Amino acid sequence: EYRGLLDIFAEQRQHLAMTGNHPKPISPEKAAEKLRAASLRPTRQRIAIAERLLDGRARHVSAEQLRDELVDYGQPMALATIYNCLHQFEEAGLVRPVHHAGDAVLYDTNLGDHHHFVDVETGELIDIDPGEITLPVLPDLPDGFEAETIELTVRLRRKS
Amino acid sequence: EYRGLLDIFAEQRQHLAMTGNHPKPISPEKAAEKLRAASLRPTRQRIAIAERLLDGRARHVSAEQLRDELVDYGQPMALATIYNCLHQFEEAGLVRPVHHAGDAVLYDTNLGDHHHFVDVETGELIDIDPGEITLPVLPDLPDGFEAETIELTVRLRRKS
DNA sequence: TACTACTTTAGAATCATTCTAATTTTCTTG
DNA sequence: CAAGAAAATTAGAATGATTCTAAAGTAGTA
Repeated sequence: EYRGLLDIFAEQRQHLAMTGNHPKPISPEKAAEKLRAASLRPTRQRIAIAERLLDGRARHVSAEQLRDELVDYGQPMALATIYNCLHQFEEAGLVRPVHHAGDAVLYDTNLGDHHHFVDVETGELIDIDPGEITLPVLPDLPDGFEAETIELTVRLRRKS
Repeated sequence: EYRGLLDIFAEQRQHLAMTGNHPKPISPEKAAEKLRAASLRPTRQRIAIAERLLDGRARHVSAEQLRDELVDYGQPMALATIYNCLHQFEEAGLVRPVHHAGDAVLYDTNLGDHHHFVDVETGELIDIDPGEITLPVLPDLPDGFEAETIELTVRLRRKS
C-alpha cells in the first residue's frame, strides 16, 4: 500500500506535538482578539477561520480544503470569502503562502523559519524542522531589494 | 524609473555570457539531433522550439512567452503544441519547470545546480550562481523517497 | 508507396483564483 | 438603541493558465 509523506511523518509530527509548542485550538473569543490585534474586524467568518488556522498547529491548507473543513465544522461560507480572508491574514502576517506544491496555493500557519519537503506526485507538503538544516550563506542581493522570504524546497519522488 | 531584476542583473549576465559556456544558437540540424538523442521525433514544431531553448543560454520562459517568440521567428504554432513539447522536453530532461514565480510555470533551460531570486511583484526570476551560495546540509529524507530537486528561492521585494 | 503510430491543432473544458455588483453586517455616533 | 457610513460577504460571472478531445496531418517503416 501507498504510504505518503503524511503517513511517513505522522509519528514524527506526533512526537513534535508532544514536545510542546502546540497550543490547543482557540476559542472564538481568542480568535476575535487575535483578529483585533491584527486590525481585522472580527466577523463571524473571520473568527471561524481564525479558530482553525491560528490555533498554533503547523498546517498547510488550500482555500478549498479550508472550505471543506468549515463546512464540516458547521460554518460554511463563500469561497470568495475564504480567499479574501486568507489574503487579509497573509497581509497581517498571520499565515504565509507557499507556492511550491501543485496547482493550488497552500497557506502555511507555521511562521517560523523552516523549509519544506514536497511530494512531487501528490503535492503533499511537510515542514522540515529548521534545526535539521544548516542555513545557507546567501549571495549578495541586488541593490534596492530586500529578501522577503527564503525558501528551501526539497522535491521528493518515491524510489522506483 | 523602475529598475527590475532583469535590468539590475543585465550587466552581470552579460559578464557571464562573455566568460564562456554560452554557445551560439543552434541550427535546425543540431536541434533535430538533440531531439533524436532524447528519443523525440524531430518534427517541425519541436525543432523550432529546440532551436530557441536548447542553444545553451540560461533562460526562463513561460509557454505564452515562447509562443510570442515563435511567432516573431515566423514559426507560429498552437499553444497546445507548445505545452506538449515543454512537457516532453521536461521528461527528456532538456528543461526543468520552476513553479515559484507568479501564475504561469516557467521553464528553465539551465539544468545545472542553481537557485533563484524572484521579484515578488513582477514574478521575474534570476539565476543565483551556484558559486555564490553555500549549499545547505540536507536533513534526513523520509524512507522510500529520493530528492528530485533542491531549490532555494529568495523572494525579493523592493525596499520601501 | 502504403501503413501505422505519433503529432499537431482548434476549440471546448477545467480548475484555481479574482472580480463585480448587490446584499448584509459591523461599528460608530447621536 | 436607532441610523448611517464604511467594511464584509456573497453568488455568480469572468479570467487565465493549462489540459483535454477528437479530427486532420506527418513521420518512420515495411
